[in-house]
Amino acid sequence: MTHNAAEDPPTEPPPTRREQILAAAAELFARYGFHGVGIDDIGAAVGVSGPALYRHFRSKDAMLGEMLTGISEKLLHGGNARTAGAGTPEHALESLVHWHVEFALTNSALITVHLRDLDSLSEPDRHRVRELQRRYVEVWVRALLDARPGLDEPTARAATHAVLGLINSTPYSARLDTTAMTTLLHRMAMGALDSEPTPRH
Amino acid sequence: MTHNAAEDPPTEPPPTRREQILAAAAELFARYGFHGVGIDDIGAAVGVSGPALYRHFRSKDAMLGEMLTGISEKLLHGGNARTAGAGTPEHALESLVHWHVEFALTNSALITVHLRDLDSLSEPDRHRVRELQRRYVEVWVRALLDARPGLDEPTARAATHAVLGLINSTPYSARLDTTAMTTLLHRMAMGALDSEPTPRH
DNA sequence: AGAGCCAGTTAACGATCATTAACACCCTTG
DNA sequence: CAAGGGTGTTAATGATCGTTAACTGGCTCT
Repeated sequence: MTHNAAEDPPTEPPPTRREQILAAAAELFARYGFHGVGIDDIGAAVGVSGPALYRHFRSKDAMLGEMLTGISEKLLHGGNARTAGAGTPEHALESLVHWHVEFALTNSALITVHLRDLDSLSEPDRHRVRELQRRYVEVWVRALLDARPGLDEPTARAATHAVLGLINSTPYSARLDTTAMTTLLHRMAMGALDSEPTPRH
Repeated sequence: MTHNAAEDPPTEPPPTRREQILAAAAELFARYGFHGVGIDDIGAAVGVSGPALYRHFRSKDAMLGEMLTGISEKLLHGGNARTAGAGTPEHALESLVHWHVEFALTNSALITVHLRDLDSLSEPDRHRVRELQRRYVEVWVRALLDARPGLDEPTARAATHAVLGLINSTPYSARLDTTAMTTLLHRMAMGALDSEPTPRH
């Protein structure tokens, strides 16, 4: 084990080179799109130039793959954890909203890339990511059906996509300060979900 | 004047070649991204191959430019028309929501490209599009401030982006039939907007 | 001290791709 | 019928860019 400072909890080891590269690449991909960014640009962003990246990644596509499977897994696991620990269905839904809002505000570059460059993935990676996405949406749909009994499933699915779209809009938004933005998005998301009519019996 | 069928109103002349190309290119750009689509792909999609497109457009970037300035102008003019003709502020807001929902459902490919490939534009086109976008958001912000007096402007701006994000999520959504989707999105959008608290006096 | 891996470097290769050149064919218009 | 513009075609050009090759220096471990 390393001679870490004693006060650091074992989480947050110093960011490894791969992580630096992925973070820089995420920012660039978010701004210019996967195909709009060269390997040299990514290298320059971390202070090395060009093909040095191949010491850390098999290919440029592998970077995107790792980036998007990483974010998808984090989203899914976070969503599972939040709903598992919730008491009432209503509280589970609120937890999901809070989780996604927090995540989107903290990782807006990744959100952008995830929405934008999914189709630039290699086929196996794309299927993996889509499967994780599907399961994350499934968590939302189940929570929503629990909290709004009588809502039919296709509508719940469409409503989920809409709420995620609302929350994922943060990258395009001239940002308020983080806490104001958090409460605004939370309130709007819940308002959108509350607006669904109780079905015609 | 052409020998049109007498029953056709003068709107909707047969789609010109440029329009066919732009429509096909929009679909392809939406699916694969601007840089992910070749000039040959676009040609193949309209039944000609490759460089024939240069008889109709100065460059590939010019296609994207025309596509995005076109959609931005349509959005802005539609928004202006809807708010100008509305009686109450509340009705203006509903009109805007209805307009954008209808537009997004009818032109989901253009919405996708607009969100995704804005930064692939040439600089003059990009500025033009951003200016149009800015003005469209301005229409929303003014309508929102009118309908929700006491709301501060930065919050109104952020709320606008969030609602547009909600509505623009349709391309990612497994679609319900159009009328169900329309009412769902309309209701959720209004619910999100209603959720804002009356400011603490 | 020396062997060897880790992480860089620059230069070359090969593919892809937007754009242009050169040429062919209607379809009108005079 | 001749001329010409509008619309295609295929082949060549030139730039960009991901990837690999060949080579170098430092750190660690014995």
